[in-house]
Amino acid sequence: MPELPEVETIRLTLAGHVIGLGIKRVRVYWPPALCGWEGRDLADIVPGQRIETLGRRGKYVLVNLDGGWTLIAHMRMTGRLYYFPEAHAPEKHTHAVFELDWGELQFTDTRKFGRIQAVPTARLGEVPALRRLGPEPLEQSFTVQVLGERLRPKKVKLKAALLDQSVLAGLGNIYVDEALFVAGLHPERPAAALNDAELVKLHAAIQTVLWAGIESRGTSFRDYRDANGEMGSFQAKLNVYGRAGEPCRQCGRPLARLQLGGRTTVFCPECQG
DNA sequence: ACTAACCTGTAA
DNA sequence: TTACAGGTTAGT
Repeated sequence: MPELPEVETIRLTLAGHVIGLGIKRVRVYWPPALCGWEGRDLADIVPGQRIETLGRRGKYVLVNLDGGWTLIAHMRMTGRLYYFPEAHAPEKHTHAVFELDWGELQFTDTRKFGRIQAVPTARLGEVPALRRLGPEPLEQSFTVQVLGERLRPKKVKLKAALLDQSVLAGLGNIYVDEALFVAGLHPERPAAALNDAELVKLHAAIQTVLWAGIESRGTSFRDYRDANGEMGSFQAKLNVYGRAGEPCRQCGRPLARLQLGGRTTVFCPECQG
């Protein structure tokens, strides 16, 4: 579910509550959601450590602890990280509860795809999932030239390349479709074949769409909530995602749907050349 | 480059 | 009953 803007919003809303708090205990309701390190259980590793900072890499939330460990959380499709200022009865799909000095952090995930992993901070660089990630699209260092270099060697269609986290970190099905619409590019264009003017447009579109998503506190199309349980509002501003058959906001013609790499893709055949 | 797998819930 | 859902990985 959450893509970069949603994960960033989770990070920001969580930071307001948990920075500086110690973890007293972890209650586990569905053990596969938690991954330990070299045979040690996460629930045995983190108690006694204090939450120092919260970071993000692509769609991962990084919880930096002062005892030399970092928690890496990925929500996949339906994962949620909730903060409650007081003890709160776990819900049907709550898999772990982190009891803090004040309040608690709950990890809830209906579809059970999400995971939280404990890793020694000094060895974060060894985690395959993080190693694979491409550049952060909102950082200064992500230039038009970098985008071009990432796309040029790819033999897949533009949509597939942008969904690939090793090309760029953080885009998912919603924001790829939205960025392609804003850039006026057809999702089936070969990724390697964009000219300079098109790269400039795509680069700007990716950043515009991601910043707008963050500004709206994410897209709550269905399941997404921030750490306070609040919905985002970007769903009201979507141009194409979830709008197949509806009129294009730019030209009025009906939006088309396509199946690309197993993912539904919506675009405007008129505006996206 | 596609498909299945991992899961549950909801809508058609 | 079936199709589909914001993700990722492994195996064809």
